[in-house]
Amino acid sequence: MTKKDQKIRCPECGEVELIRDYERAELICTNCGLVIKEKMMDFGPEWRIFDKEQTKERVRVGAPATYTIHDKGLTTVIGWKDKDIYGRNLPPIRRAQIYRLRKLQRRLSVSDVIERNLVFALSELNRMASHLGLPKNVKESAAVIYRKAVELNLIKGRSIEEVTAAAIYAACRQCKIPITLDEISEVSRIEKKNLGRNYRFLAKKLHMLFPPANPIDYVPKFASELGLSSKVQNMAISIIKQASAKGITFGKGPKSIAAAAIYIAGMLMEERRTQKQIAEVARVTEVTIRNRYKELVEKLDLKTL
DNA sequence: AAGACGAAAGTGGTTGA
DNA sequence: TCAACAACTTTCGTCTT
Repeated sequence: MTKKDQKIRCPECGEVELIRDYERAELICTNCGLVIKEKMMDFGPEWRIFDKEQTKERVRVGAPATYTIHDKGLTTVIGWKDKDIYGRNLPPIRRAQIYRLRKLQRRLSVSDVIERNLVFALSELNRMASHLGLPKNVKESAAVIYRKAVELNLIKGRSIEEVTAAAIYAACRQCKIPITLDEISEVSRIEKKNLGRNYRFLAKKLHMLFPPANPIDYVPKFASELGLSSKVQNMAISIIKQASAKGITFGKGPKSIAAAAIYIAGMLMEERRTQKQIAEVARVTEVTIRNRYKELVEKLDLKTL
């Protein structure tokens, strides 16, 4: 926590204690569970720092090796000035030498097509991840997934953007971050269906079959976008739990279930939101919410709640 | 007038032959 | 590879608040 964080108060209840959820990139109130800031950037240091000594030490180590830079950030850079370390001009022979070295290094560092594509892909990946406000660990796993895809020659016949976007989606699934294909397709130029196809292809080839997303994961996200209290969230979650215990949720879209549960919880807790509002944040149609909601009410006997 | 409801037709993806 | 199928969407008319 930096000083800046401590000055932020929860607008709902005035609570000062806030927690940062780096996994979800959210700033959350410890008292009422309100998500104050979403999609925040991760400005923190790479490692945890425990005392002043370490602050100095850790700052001095430089940037950590990262998969999001094509050579993992381990390049040597030859300066462009023809001066030595004392600032004197170099003799002509030395200058020619350095010139050749620079030229060589330029070619070596981004030599073949694969490397050049990797540079492009990773910059795309960084761009998209920033737009989506994804935390660093997700970016890293997306980069790792992309690298694996390159190794296995899965890029052929697919555009770099497609695979990059799919890698991000896969990374989010892996890190249990609720995200929709729509959200990714908004920040890339890839259509949703294309994205889904590529994701499945990647997942299959890389043997990363993730269990279908859990509706509960979507609840905090949707609820905070709708400005609903934590009471409604808890109610929605308990509805989902009951539903999945009865096997109603099986085979249904997780977003639909979460949306319907929030709708019901909102009505029960007198924090009603219209189907349209919920449909918008959940990115499903009102009709779907209605169908799920009808089903839930029927099978869970919610009149007793 | 806005929201909720539901019927009907259409879409894209999965599955099984 | 194709057809059947479930989930979901789109569209639109009707009822309710």
